[in-house]
Amino acid sequence: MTDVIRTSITESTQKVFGLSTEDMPAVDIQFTPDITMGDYAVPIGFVLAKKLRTAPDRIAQTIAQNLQGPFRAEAVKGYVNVTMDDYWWLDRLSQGFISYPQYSGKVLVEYVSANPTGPIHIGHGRGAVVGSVLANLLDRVYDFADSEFYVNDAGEQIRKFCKSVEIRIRELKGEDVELPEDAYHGDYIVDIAKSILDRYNWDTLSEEEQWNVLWNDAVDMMRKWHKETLEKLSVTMKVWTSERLIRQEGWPERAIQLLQDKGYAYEKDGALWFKSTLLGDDKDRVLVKSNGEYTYYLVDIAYHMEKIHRGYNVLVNVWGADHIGHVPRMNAALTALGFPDCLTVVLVQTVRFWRQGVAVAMSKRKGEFLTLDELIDEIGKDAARIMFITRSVDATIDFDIEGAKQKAMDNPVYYIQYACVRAKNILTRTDERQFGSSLGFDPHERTLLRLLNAFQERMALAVRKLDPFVIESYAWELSDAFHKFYQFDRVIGSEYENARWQLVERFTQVMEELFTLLGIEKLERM
RNA sequence: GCGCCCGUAGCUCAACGGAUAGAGCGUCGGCCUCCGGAGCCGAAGGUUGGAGGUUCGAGUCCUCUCGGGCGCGCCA
Repeated sequence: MTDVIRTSITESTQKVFGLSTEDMPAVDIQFTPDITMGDYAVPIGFVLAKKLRTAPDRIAQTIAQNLQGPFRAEAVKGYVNVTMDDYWWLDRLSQGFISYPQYSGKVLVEYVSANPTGPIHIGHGRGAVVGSVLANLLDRVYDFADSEFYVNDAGEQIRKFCKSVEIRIRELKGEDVELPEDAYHGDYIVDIAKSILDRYNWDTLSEEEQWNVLWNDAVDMMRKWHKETLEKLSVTMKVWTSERLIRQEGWPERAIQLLQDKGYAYEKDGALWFKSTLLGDDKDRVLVKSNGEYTYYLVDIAYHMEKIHRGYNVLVNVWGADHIGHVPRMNAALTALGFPDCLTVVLVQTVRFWRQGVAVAMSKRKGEFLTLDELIDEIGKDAARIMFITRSVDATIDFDIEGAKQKAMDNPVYYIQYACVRAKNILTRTDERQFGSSLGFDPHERTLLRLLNAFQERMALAVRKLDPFVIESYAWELSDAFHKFYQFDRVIGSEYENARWQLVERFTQVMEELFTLLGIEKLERM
């Protein structure tokens, strides 16, 4: 919301230097490094120096002298520094700051998508939080955005999982059976086995019926568990899509047909291949194995086809960085199917966990992991959520579990929430406030004002980078500015009470909006 | 060997190609008769892994190089 500066600079520059619209470079408006230098800085002199063959400081000076607008302008080196008039800020305050860039598109954010063969562990947590914040954000920016969990309830891992439950059932019934090395060893398998024995008269079931129970009930229990865990983390999925259904509804066959029709499929060595090298992949990929089974890749292509069929045209997938190799393949497939550029994969780097300097092994088979449930129980939902997004998705997180528990109070979430609590406290205490007439914003107030005023462009940046970290750091910066304002500027009883009260109110509104995006609680007291 | 991510303060990490590279944690020293001290102020701490290049300007872009992570199946 700095269009007034951009317009003014553009007009003035064109007039003074006789530049046409095409000759006019993009006007970049940034924060001054120090608020005492002004609210905004425009490095226009540097940009035009070559074209005009004039020194940057001369250009900036000339432009600054000829600027017209609700601000004071001053040239420093090649910069034009701009300080907005107090009444302009007051006007911005009365309008409010929450507005989003608007794009057209129906968005589906797919994330977590853990196999229903074990509990959700903290490694999944990062993707869960990143995905949910992105869905919240994109829902405000696009036509709408839905969250989806893809349940891999078909395939080899599930078969192994069911087998593991079955062995535990037999064990519970007194049989002397041994759990194979490659089976799932976690205690939860025993719990599921017990629960199934509670519900069914196991021995009276035929072998086929038994397998159906495992295949349906055991998997369903895992899915419910996943849902509960995610909801404890304020992660709500709108859609749970079953891989089995994708297969049953014939999507893989449709995908094969389409790829064949478009000339992207060929047979070799008894298998059906996708000519993905035509579309940027480094080698061709198998769609149907020589034994007739579909590859996971084919089913995934089919799944994405089905997403598009449901009407989504902006697909966002949040994947762990270990799936990097899958990205070019997926893009190649969607391009082949006629939907280029519709998928964006957000790669979330790994979270490595340490306990007293030793890396914590995360093995699902052996049942060794810290579950997300345990983490949430230990440090709380809000602290857990923030933990995963105080780093950009590109950065690996090194996370000391013991340290995090001990120093839970150092979590930035409390800094943010505390700022909001302080602000609300002022608002609730000033029911019969005086409407003072004094006007004039000091550096602490201006720092807060220009940050609030950056709401829309910060959200645009978050969308561009598809990174919740942008939102979290914005919330942190706002809180930082607020704490400093709070420390130095008294609101209640001040001669500036009216303007300051509005500032506090707008701050609270923006923060609550950010809390909603981030999925953390708005507190009245702490 | 190839592809992607990362390398910045003691540690964990920021910084749309812009001014004096910033926070948190840790260390040291200050601030409540005053809207909540879960806060604020200050000090110490840096050759942005290294070498070239691009340009008015490089932590950021390009090339090379060193170090760490992940991935390179008719697995999922």
